[in-house]
Amino acid sequence: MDHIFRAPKGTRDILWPDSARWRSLVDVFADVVSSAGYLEVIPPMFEHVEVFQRLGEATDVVRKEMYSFEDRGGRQIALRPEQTASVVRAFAQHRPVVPWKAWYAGPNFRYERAQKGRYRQFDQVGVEVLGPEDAHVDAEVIALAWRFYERLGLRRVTLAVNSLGSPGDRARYVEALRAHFSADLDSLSEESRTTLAVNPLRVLDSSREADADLVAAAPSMLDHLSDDAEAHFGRVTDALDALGVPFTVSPHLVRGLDYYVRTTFEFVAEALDAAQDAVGGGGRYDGLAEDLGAPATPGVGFALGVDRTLLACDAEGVFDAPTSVIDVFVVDTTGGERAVVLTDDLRRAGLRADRAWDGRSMKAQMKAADRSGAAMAVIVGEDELAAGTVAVRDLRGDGGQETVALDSMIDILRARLR
RNA sequence: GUGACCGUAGCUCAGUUCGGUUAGAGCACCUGGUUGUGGUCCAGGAAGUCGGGGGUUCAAAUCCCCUCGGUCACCCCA
Repeated sequence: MDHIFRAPKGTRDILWPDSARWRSLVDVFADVVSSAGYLEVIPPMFEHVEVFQRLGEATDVVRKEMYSFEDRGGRQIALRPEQTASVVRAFAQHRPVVPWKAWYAGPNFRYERAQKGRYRQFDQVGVEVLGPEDAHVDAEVIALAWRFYERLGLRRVTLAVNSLGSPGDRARYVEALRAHFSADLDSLSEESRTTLAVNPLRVLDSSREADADLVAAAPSMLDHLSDDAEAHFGRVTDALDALGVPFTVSPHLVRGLDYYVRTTFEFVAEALDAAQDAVGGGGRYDGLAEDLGAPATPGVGFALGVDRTLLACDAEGVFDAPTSVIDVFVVDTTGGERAVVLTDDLRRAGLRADRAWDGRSMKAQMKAADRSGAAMAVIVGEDELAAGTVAVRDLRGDGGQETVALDSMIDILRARLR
């Protein structure tokens, strides 16, 4: 071999047991949201590029992180950088009856420099609710994410919530921010001065030392809320209190996608020592459906990062991967044909069974049996073949073994595996 | 896109400072000790373009340049 191919930059292979843990995380999520009546939606992984441009021309996701290309039919296509736009596009296309409560799981793609917790292909699980404007939907959505983290066993996740107000409030607040930062432009970092010109809200996100004082002194969004927006936000926080979901109000919480209005929220894993510690986030996007061609329909939802959530589980030492993948290992020293039939019999009886290949020695097959994690071995040698029996051996403990008739093999294994 | 650090068996790493036989170890893997029995132990084996290319030199894993990749951080976000 003169050349080894590698997974492309920013992507990686998820091998067992990580893959098993990954799958079971998605299973837990599906269980949590199904309990609340959410139905799965599986949108395509790419869309017409215009769908994602609705995320906001000023966002980095659209400006420099999109995997876009022209297909052979001359269509401008982009791999999805997130799924909310796809799901809302699907809503606009199919017009399901509202309230439409959907959940999803799958990969997204952003062209970025990879680092811990940030990859070019990254998976998210999430929900979207289209239709109701009720603040209690915001609370339900937030609480579902919270219960999901609880089910995983995570204890050190914190929830920050904020309101960006109605679109009009948001515009007035942006002006107030622009005035605040412009007044003291010299003490702002160079990067933030650039950000200020493009999107003043995002300056609040700066983690640079130089900006700390000015950001701390910035006006609060909460002082710029209309009465309606303030009432909506109050109903959200009251409901979270009633649910016993702890949160902090973070007036400077801004999120990177321009479609958010009113409620926004973010989950941070305190246990993660990485820079990328936001494990999930979401908010309300009342204008998005209309932008994508549907009648004006309010929406709210969240996306949780699968990769980062699992990193957080590592950091907290919770949600361990399963260990054993099979129950019974078949050892056959008579040529292997008995093993062909026996593994099939075992599998049809509902037992997980595997075997060794290539006619290896009994010792090698027993090593393989041990390594497989199987609790029991079924052994066939010339004697058993002639007698129509098998040896059933306990691979745990002291390895007791008995010779049994073929007819009773399944029953005995079931009893031993219990 | 910017910066820092790092690339030696499948994995974790010695060796690089100060160039010098055939590049080592542990784990994992294979075979045997045990021609019908795993785990522990013992013996042996296989496994490396020293990330790649170029340069300096009698001689390069080691020095220089370029490049690719990885990690982390900035940015941004899940």
